Amino acid sequence: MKLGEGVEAAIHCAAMLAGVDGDATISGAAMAEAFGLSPSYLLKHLNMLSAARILESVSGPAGGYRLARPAERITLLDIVLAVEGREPAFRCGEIRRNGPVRLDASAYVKLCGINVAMLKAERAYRAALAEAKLSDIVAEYMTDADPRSVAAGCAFVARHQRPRKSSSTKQA
Amino acid sequence: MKLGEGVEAAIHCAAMLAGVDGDATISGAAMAEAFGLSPSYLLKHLNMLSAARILESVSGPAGGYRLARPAERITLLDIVLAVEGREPAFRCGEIRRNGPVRLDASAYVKLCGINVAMLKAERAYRAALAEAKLSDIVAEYMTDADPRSVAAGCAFVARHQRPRKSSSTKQA
DNA sequence: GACACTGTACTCGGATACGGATTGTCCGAGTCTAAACGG
DNA sequence: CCGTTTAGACTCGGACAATCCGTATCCGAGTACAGTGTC
Repeated sequence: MKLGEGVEAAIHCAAMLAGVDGDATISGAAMAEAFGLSPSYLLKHLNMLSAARILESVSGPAGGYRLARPAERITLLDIVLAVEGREPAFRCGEIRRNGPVRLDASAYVKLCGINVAMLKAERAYRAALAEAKLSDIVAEYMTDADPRSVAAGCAFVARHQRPRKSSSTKQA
Repeated sequence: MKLGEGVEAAIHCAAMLAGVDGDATISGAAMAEAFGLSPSYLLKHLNMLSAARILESVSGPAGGYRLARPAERITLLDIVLAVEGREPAFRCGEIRRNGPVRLDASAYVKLCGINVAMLKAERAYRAALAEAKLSDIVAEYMTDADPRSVAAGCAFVARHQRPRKSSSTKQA
């Protein structure tokens, strides 16, 4: 029962990318600097998000990452599953049939009740995560967080997003 | 997002122990044999359940394990937390304040919104697990599972529970 | 014959190695930019 | 002066080690039972 710490980085990066203009990108190195992470390692997780069609990556000097679809259509569940894998946390090893009392497979057509209960709990977990849209996260951050933190974050994305839209509106 | 396989073993053992008489016990070796597990390793998890006051252990030739309280008052959450640890799966590393823009701590009095969302999901997970009582698991097993499996299980506990209540009622 | 003592066998409990997964890092493939050269 | 070429630098992407946690195992502490000797 432990999530890798890459999940936190992935969500933070996705939230930051939700604040850039439609086509602009932010490089992985910039985001690594923003959160004090190892650039090479952060790329690994961003890569998984790209493979899951959550982010788009563009190469080249002006390259970087951007959201593959609007933040309203990205949930925390998408990110968590992309980074941690889609298989459930509880994997029933069917140890009930490993004992000395060997019955044939017809006795185990029904799922293990323990497995059912655990999977039900995990469905609740995923449902709660599926209701948390990325747009809600950033909206809540904009209104609730400390204004200094919001200003610093917006300034950071405005400074690092490329191509630099100096004439466009500085949104967060 | 992965649970150790010891959780499955712990729940199965607890369910088996729910079927013994009030004071009778089953040895760890017997349960390891019942599920085809390594005896020495199963002891480790049973030990954690004992430390969490879910099981009681008695030493000696007629020793073993038994439930510390009625199965109605034991939930899957208790077992999972005892084996996997009580700390939440998502641990916020506060990477938001690791960046180059260093604000003082007063800017971070509010919890990270991402952390809030993840903890909310985990509360849902634990709530679902807290509603699954061990007595429900065994009751469902008695009624729904294959009769051959139920009979074999009851025979196993009747054969291995100690002190052997040969004259008492052979319940499951 | 009954009681107390001692030895034994069986149990749990904690300390000790091993393997795999996660974490962290490096170098190569691809691409856009920008300068330099020629017309 | 303008178009083309070419070199450069910056980006992502995958392949390669180090470290930590989960897995597996062994040996020691403790206890109830059984046998034996004595009263």
